Amino acid sequence: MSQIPASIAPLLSSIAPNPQTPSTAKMVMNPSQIQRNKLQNVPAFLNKLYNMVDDHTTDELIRWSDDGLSFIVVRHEEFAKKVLPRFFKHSNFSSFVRQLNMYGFHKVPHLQNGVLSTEGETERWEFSNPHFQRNQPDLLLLVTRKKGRDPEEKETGTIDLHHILDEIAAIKKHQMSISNELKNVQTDNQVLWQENVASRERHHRHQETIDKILRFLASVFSSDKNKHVVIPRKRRYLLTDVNEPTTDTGKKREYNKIEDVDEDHQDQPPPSKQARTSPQFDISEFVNDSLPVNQQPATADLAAAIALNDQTKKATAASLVAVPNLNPPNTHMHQQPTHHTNNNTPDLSSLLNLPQFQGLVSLAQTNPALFNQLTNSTYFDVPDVKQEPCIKNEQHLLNMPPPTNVQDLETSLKSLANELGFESDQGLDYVNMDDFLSTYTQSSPANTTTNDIE
Amino acid sequence: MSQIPASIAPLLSSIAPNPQTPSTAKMVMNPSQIQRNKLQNVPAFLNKLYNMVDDHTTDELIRWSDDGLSFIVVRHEEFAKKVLPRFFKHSNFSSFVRQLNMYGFHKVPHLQNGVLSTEGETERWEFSNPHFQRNQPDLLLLVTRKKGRDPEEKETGTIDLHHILDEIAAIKKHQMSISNELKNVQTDNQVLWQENVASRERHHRHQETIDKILRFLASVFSSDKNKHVVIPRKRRYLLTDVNEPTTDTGKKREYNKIEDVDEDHQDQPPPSKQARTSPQFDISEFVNDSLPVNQQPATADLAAAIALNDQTKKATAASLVAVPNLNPPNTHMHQQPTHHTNNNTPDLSSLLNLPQFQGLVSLAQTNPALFNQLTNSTYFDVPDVKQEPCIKNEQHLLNMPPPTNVQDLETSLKSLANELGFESDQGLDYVNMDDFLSTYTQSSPANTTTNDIE
Amino acid sequence: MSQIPASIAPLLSSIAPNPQTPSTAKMVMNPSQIQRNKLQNVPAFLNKLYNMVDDHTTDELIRWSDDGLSFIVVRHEEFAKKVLPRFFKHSNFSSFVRQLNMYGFHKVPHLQNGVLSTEGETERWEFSNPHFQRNQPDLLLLVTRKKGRDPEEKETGTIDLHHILDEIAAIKKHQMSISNELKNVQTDNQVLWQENVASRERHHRHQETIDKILRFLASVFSSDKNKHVVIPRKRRYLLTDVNEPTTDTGKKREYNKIEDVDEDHQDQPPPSKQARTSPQFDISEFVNDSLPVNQQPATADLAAAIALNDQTKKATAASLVAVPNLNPPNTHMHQQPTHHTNNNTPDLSSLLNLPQFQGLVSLAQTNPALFNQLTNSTYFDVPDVKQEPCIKNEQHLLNMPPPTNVQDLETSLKSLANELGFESDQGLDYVNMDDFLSTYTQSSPANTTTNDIE
DNA sequence: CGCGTTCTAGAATATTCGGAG
DNA sequence: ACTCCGAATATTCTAGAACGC
Repeated sequence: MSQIPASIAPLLSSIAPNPQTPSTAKMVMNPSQIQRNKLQNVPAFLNKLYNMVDDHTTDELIRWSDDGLSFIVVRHEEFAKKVLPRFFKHSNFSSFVRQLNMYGFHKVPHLQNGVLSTEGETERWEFSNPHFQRNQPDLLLLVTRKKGRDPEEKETGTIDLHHILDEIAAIKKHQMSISNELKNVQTDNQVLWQENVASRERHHRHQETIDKILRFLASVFSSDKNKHVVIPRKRRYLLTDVNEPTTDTGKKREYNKIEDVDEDHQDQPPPSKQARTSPQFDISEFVNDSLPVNQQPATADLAAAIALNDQTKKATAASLVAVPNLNPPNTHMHQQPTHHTNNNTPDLSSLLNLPQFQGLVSLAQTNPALFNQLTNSTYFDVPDVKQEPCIKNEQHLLNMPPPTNVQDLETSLKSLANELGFESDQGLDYVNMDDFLSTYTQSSPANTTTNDIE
Repeated sequence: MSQIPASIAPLLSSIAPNPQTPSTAKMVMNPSQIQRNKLQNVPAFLNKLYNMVDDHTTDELIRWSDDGLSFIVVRHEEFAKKVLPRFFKHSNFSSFVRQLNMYGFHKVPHLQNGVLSTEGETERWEFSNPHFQRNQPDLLLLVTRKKGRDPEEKETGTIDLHHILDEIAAIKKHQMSISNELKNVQTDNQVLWQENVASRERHHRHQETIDKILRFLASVFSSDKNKHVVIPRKRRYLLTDVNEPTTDTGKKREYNKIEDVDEDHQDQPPPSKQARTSPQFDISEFVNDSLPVNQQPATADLAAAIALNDQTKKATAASLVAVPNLNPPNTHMHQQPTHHTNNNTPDLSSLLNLPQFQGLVSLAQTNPALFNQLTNSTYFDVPDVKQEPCIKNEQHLLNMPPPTNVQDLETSLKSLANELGFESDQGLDYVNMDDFLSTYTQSSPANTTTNDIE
Repeated sequence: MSQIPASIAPLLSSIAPNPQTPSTAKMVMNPSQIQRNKLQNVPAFLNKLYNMVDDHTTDELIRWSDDGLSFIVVRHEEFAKKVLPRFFKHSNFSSFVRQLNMYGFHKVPHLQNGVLSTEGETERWEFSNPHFQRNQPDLLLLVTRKKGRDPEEKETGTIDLHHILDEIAAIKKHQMSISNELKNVQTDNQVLWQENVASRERHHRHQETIDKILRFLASVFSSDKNKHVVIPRKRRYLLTDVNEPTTDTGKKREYNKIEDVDEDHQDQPPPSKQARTSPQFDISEFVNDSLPVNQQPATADLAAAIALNDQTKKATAASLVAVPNLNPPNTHMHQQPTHHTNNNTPDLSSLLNLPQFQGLVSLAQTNPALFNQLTNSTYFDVPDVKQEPCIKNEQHLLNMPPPTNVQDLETSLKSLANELGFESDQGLDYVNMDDFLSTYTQSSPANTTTNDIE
């Protein structure tokens, strides 16, 4: 949530290591010391003004504005009587203002300036000078006192014409510059948009990968003896039978509510070990995208996670490579000034067609090096991968032989738990496991399918 | 006393019948009443000034001089604040003086004028006008306001006028176009900023999720019997002792290489269970302080990871959904064109008013559909979820019952390893496990430090 | 550390809670904030008018038209009494209209204009100015006040000259405004680039971490006794070792050297058990090509994942700190050689010198607490860490001793399963587990919809 | 000459009143 | 009758000018 660009942090750290000292230093400063702060070749007024504003002891009457680009005088009468004579040989606020104007300071108008019911804001006088800034006393050298105006009062005639033409030329030049800059910024912005979309997709894939990992882990560690990797629903029957036959009915009811698709199996007894190797463990069932997870054993989850992960990398690289192929519609560049056509229509559904991405094309064309740099797989492992391996591998998975002997699994699960560091007394918090599972199942459906549970 | 011409006498009589009340009368005076006191063909200022000076209730601040040829203002600040607004639309002494000068009044210099620190006398301002005298309001007709001087506007070149006008028109058109484009870019940029914030949060949550997964895995796979959360190195001793006393030597050598800190323990036999729970191996020692891993069983980690993961999706979607609700503060629009320009209000306190957010407002206003589309959770699973389940579930975890029997864990670890793919003959790389754990625990605390659990 | 512009953070924090109260932001605006909304070099009237129209709290009396091209005043008397004095020194609607006309506003005639006694419509006053538009305050620079006409109607020359000069002045103002806005956008863009680079790195590290997790999980869980989806090489060798103690030396060498080069040639391939690792199930086939999984034992994978994860967090923090060193891709803008040197040197290396960050300096000075709060590493755990532990730990891993005996693993698997919370007698809520799984799998794909596997 | 202080004026905008079209 | 403008005054901010140092 930090809002400060990283680039500034070091700077700032060096700026204000101890923010309190400047004020204290000034507090004890006597007039001679004040003079020591005087810059060479700077009019006394500016020096005095700077010190006066900078003096924290008089912040009640005169102080820097929050941004340090101007200073504020409140209760100018009191300021004139109490502060001014400490620096100048008068106590007239108007004289002070005259000097300010003489040095190019301007009063910062307030919105409440002309209000009828002038409350306390009329007390507030704010002046600014582009070169009068907090912590930048060196800029005072750029503040110059106004000289007498130019005595040559030529006739406004033809001279003005030339001046006008010059001004127009300068304006045109400036406008071209701005236009070019704007174009560049637009290009940058479009690339940034592209990046944002890619980042979202990357995040999404990561999200899914993590999901699958977690689902896999949940399946693995919540399964019972016979299904160590993952046991879809047979397991529960087994356990139900073994442990709590009484709750079986209740559970079944739940099943009815939750898993509408599996009613047929509900009343069936656990299919025994044979069922474990039943085709429901066939990865071919769940590799399909649309396949419900019930038919997705944990191993399938893991396999899918791997596949997805792999695919993610490909897609990540591919998305970047594919960017230049985007053909964003033309960019409504010159809007008519008077009409309001400027609202860009960045339709997300057709995000690829967004004008924001137009710049990528031009970028790839005008600056291929940069484009490559941007899209290059500097940050990604797999700059160029083929799709075949993935498919082929999925085929492998599909052809995976069903799990074999599962008998001793049941008998050895416990010992493994021991060995894995789940103390028998403390043990793995399998209860936690339960809770966590229920937690997960409670929260997860909360997102989309709340009614499913209720 | 009565030099007042008969023509105005009735007028004046109605002005100040009771010398004390005029001020109050004026305070409650409505515009129509004021108008009645106005002399015909006399500027309002002179009327007001005359009445103001003549008003005895304000003699403390403004009054006639002793000779009635001038008037005196004492404590001009108080006068400005209390008296001026009762007659004029302002309370600025300088504006009052400007009007005096405009009508030919001059300040009467004082002897103590140039004296420094003359306290009371600097408060005294005296103005005079030859036709502004006490009890002679008819003279006010002779007080005239100064007119602006006649500006001599010679003719100038009329030749290129048409051309200049054309150029100006073109420039204006171009400028409007640029301005609109700039606005679009600004809007885009603001959305990009939003995206950046969201992306950071997404990353952060992913980071935490992965952390928890890893911690869970570490806890599960590296712990020995007595330390279910994480037990670095005891376990290996166990295994070493039980299983392969022959390879013990070789292993010890390797330990020397790897774990330099633990050589002392190496040659020792497994310290038995008591030693296993010795605090030096307690994960709390090397896990970051802020990480109460002891209080976080492995399953809790996994559960938390799942919960966090779930929450991540919620938050991700929520953040995006919430975007349109943003109310960007007003856009302090115009930067100063001529001077000061580049300092774009870097004031952090008013950062909310940055123009960067202007575009979001306009975007939301001008094209709400697009805005929603942009901010909609196209890429995120859970557009709308509640937070309660997660918290509640974590509570479940905290209340989870203590672990139970752990006896045969030691004997069954190996078999589980087998089933999990670590053949008994091959063996799980529990030594690796240990190292990895130490690695993780050493490095992890450095990273996550405080915010890990938060 | 975070680079999120300060402008957003408070916004974000205040966003979600009450999304409906956009107007409240202005309601709570304090005078200083109001003042900030004022545009420089724009007549006070235009500023006030814009803010007045834009103020949603007074939409009942004055507001923008639907298209934002004009503004509407209803119940002008009430408006004059209640709204006008908040901005001007009067409460006369006619004075307000006079100013509008002075600035080129025109009343928009209504259809019911000529109708008699149309009650409601006479209350409705609508004014428009081509350069007075909603959300385009910069256009106010083009709104010029009418000058007093030159009484001497000489040839059109002089008149036009004045007009031309005025127009040029307005154009220059507008140009400066646009230029400044552009500068701000460019600065933002640069920071966004920074963010993008950082985001890419973050994603990349997450990618690798997930890769390693998956590889580890694949190694551990995908093999059953006889079918190893993946058998990291060490483990195989171990098995070899167990079976063939003679190869002990070879193993040690390998460990010492680390498996980079891989040794597949080095020593004898695992003789007998090699069959178990049937190539078709070798995860190395479908795991990404570029990932030499064979050379990365599962435990090493996990360890590396952890290390990488740890490193990720460091790098994430570091990358942000290192931001100023980044060389943003873009910039490549056309600098104008002759003038306009203000075109920001978009070089990020000099980002610190940008005037935009000037305020941060003052912030750090004036309000260090706030600054720290803003810059604090809310999102990153490890602001400052050393790299050594990670590297050192990896060294540990490389040198880690070979695994030891794995005999009883098989026999203890069951018990571990028990301990893992899958006690048959304890009755883990396997039903929940199943439900949760099905729920999860059912709901999860629903969210991600099609992109889930693709 | 340049700077500081004081008093006054210029210039632009703001407000009011009245009237032209 | 409605809209807009001219003109005078009012208010604000800035500059000129005189004088002393």
